[in-house]
Amino acid sequence: MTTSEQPATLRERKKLRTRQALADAAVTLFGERGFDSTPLDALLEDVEVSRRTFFRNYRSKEDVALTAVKQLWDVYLDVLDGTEKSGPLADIFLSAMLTTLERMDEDWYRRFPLTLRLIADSPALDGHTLRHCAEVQAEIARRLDGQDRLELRLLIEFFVAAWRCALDEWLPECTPGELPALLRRACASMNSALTLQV
Amino acid sequence: MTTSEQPATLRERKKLRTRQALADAAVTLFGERGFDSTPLDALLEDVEVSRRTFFRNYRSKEDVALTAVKQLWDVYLDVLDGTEKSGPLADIFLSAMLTTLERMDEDWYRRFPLTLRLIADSPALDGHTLRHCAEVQAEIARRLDGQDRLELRLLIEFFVAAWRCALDEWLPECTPGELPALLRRACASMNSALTLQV
DNA sequence: AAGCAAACGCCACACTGTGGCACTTCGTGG
DNA sequence: CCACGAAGTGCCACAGTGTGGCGTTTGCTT
Repeated sequence: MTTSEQPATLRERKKLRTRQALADAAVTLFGERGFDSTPLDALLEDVEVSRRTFFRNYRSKEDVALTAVKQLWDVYLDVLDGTEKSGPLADIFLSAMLTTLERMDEDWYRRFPLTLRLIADSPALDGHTLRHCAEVQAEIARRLDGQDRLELRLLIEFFVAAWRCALDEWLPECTPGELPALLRRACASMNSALTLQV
Repeated sequence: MTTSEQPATLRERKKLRTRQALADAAVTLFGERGFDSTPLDALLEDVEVSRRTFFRNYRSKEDVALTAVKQLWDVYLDVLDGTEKSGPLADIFLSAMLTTLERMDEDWYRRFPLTLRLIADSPALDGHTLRHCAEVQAEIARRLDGQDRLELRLLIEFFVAAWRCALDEWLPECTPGELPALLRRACASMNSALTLQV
């Protein structure tokens, strides 16, 4: 479960509420009418928010649609920070993601699959996600400095690749309980992938 | 060297010439003034082409800036098609890229580093490149169907990741002769990356 | 209660990308 | 050789995204 500590002030709670309303309306609205073919104004009218305030909360139309993805990686980095770093790094990355998945709440498991479907049929969104992934990877590398640069970077790339593979297999059904097993399987296949013959 | 067979008709040669002029002016102009801060109109005035015709040749501003990248992968897919597929797939992917690098001509080795620098300081371009990479990966997978899906997909991801790592190390200097060695090294490090300890 | 700062809404603008339509230019067949 | 069709181009207008300015509301503070 995500620890959702309420901010003290009313002002911040209000702002957070519109942020959530925007993110929530985004996945449903874009899901119904398609990301590319839904003007941003439709979302703004839906939530009754001016364009100006929208762009104070989110950097772009893509940004708001990918809220669930960002939340996941935020939690992941958080988990990684609180992890004892010893042993094989690949195991650390994997188990950190498994605990991350346990921490996500029910509402996230509703919104995340919707987001994945949006990504699947909008190249613009896909590009944005990949770019965000790259930033997260750089952030992970930064927190594990002192390692061999090349190998560390490679391993991080490999892990994220495995994660995306697992998501692709998860996408059709999106049964929450299935995802950890798929990720485990993808990670377990990494070694044999390298020696794949043809 | 890239086989640049001239199209027969004058019309097609003319069109090709404006395409090249656009791509060439793009890397230099964006390189001087920055991708995000250079309006597309500046490029159009430079090449003396209307917006309408530009968009008949390229799908977006990002598209024209990434011409060199696309050319590389086009050649790569071509090389891969003409390769005898037997032995370890990882070796096949690697040597296909090495021959690809040999096939690229001098002008490409001038434009490609410029393009990499554009990508490095424009998130929008980076996202676009990553998206394009993903399409190429899907294309590679399609041409090697019949393999185990998960492991094949993983290996392709790994290879492209190694390629990007090599590029990152190559970026500061961009000595053409260095790139193959960097790529070899990255590929050679894949195994030990998986067993990285901390 | 009053003042301050954050957040908001409205307006105007720059830039990217698309569709319609007329015009030029190239290729081709009588 | 010329005349016609098609590909390519330019111009115009428009939708959509994202930004800056500025006055106003709203919540926090003392």
